[in-house]
Amino acid sequence: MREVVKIFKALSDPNRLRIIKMLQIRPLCVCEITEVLQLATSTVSKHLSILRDSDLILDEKDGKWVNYYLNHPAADPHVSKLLPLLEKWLPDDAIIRQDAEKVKSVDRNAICGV
Amino acid sequence: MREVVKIFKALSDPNRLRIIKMLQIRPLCVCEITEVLQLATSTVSKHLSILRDSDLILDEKDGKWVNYYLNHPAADPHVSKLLPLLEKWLPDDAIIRQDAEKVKSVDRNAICGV
DNA sequence: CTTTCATTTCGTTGATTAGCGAAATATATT
DNA sequence: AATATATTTCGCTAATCAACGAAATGAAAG
Repeated sequence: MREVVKIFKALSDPNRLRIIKMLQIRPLCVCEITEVLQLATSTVSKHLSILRDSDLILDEKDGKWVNYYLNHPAADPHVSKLLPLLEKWLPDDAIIRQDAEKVKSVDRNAICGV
Repeated sequence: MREVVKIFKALSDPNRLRIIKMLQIRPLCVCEITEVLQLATSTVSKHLSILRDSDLILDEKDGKWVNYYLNHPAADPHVSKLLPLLEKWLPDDAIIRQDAEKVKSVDRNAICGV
């Protein structure tokens, strides 16, 4: 039960939901997510840590960056059911739409210097 | 988005999850849930209020008692997807199983005096 | 009408959590 | 090897939340 509670807890913060919706579009690094959410880098890192510890996302080193992406298909049976649901949810939410637009153009090379 | 966050928040407490699982068996009143969970009545009432405000459950006056039951089928599209999922989850969890046994025999007439 | 009773609401407390800046870390770059 | 960089971790603060007992509420029972 602790695992299920953990997953729901991870999903019960608006910014973490936004991150999930952003990662549905493409994998992103911390600085890109930071740019879109307009939070401190440390805050974003903490949120990502919570999502990773709930098995909702995975990370992968990519040169200077760490890419985060959805854990789909997931080994965890609960995550494997929730992520497809979340894919269909909130398509018309204004904030989610704005984030999506930004995700299309946000560029780690521009943010972090050439 | 606020609504989705609200639902996940409602589901992110172990006792509230237990309540949901109990209500999958049959409708229950506050004193019956209180008996099973071994919490203060005020705490149970508060939990039920959170679940009702998230559209996960409904209430109905029944003589001296207020019955609470799952909001299924739900008008809310998110709840209508999550409740069937939760029906299948945690079938082997020890605490959930113990609660289920107690739900079978808990009796409001015995708890609240004849 | 009065008393009883199940539930809800309120106020308090200690625990948890989201946000931030600073410090530390792990590498990539020079 | 030294420097730069993206990220993570740490420490702190203010806000939020679960638990409880007390008080209030809305009927049901007598």
